[in-house]
Amino acid sequence: MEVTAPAPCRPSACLKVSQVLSRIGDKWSVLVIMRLRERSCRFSELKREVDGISQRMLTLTLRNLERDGLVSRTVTPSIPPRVDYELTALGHSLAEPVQALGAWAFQNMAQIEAAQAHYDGGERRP
Amino acid sequence: MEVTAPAPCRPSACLKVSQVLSRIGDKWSVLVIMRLRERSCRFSELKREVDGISQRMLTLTLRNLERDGLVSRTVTPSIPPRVDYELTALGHSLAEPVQALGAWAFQNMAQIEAAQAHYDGGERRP
DNA sequence: CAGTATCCGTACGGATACTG
DNA sequence: CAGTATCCGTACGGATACTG
Repeated sequence: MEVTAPAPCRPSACLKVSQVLSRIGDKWSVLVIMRLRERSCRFSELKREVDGISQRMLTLTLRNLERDGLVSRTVTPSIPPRVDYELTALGHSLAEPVQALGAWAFQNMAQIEAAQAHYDGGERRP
Repeated sequence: MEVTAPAPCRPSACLKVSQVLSRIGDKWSVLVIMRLRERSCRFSELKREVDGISQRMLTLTLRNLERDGLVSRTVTPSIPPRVDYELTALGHSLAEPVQALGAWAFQNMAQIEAAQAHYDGGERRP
């Protein structure tokens, strides 16, 4: 697999690309995607394992991901009800570049923190 | 260059990774980074070329990127003053995975829009 | 269990005016 | 030119209570 596609950035296309990226940018989507990457998951499992997410936000995040075709929702009508979420093929393909970005963040975390400390240390105004 | 680093996701690390990603997630950082990827740029050029950004937001975005060590700021004391921004090595290294994500977004834009249209079409409540 | 409905604070970001 | 300072609306997201 090549790292092709010079990613055109004509304003028109760029706008839509931005919209797609804003989904990645929201507070929880990436965490949910990364969690679902390992295996499909029930609602309550996600709630437990995606650290700090509220019920409301988990629902909203999953609905948006479902709407974008990144996650599929499977209801098993039982008592109590059971709902499983899993990444679609599209979702899995997104997980790859997201993962790359996560790896970058992890690898360069220390350097970023150092830069921040240095920046904050050069006190502009006491 | 290998695509190593399985990106650990222990809660502790994940939190910091999330913080780094939230910078990517904000409304303008990615656009500015992509613009600076081509070549360094003056403040006013960025304002003109990053479509729709306000003066205030451009300043804030650049300050944050500078603080993270992703962008460097060079002042030329002349009249009128001249300030150039360019990606640091760290900034360039970030641009790669960001670019990959952008390419993904571009390639799958149509599929996402189709999924949205389908989702919205299955009207749950009229 | 897997949600929905309300309420409510705050952070984000735009518009505008001013400045070294 | 390259900013800073203010003001101000809205969207995001948390807490809480309720439900099929």
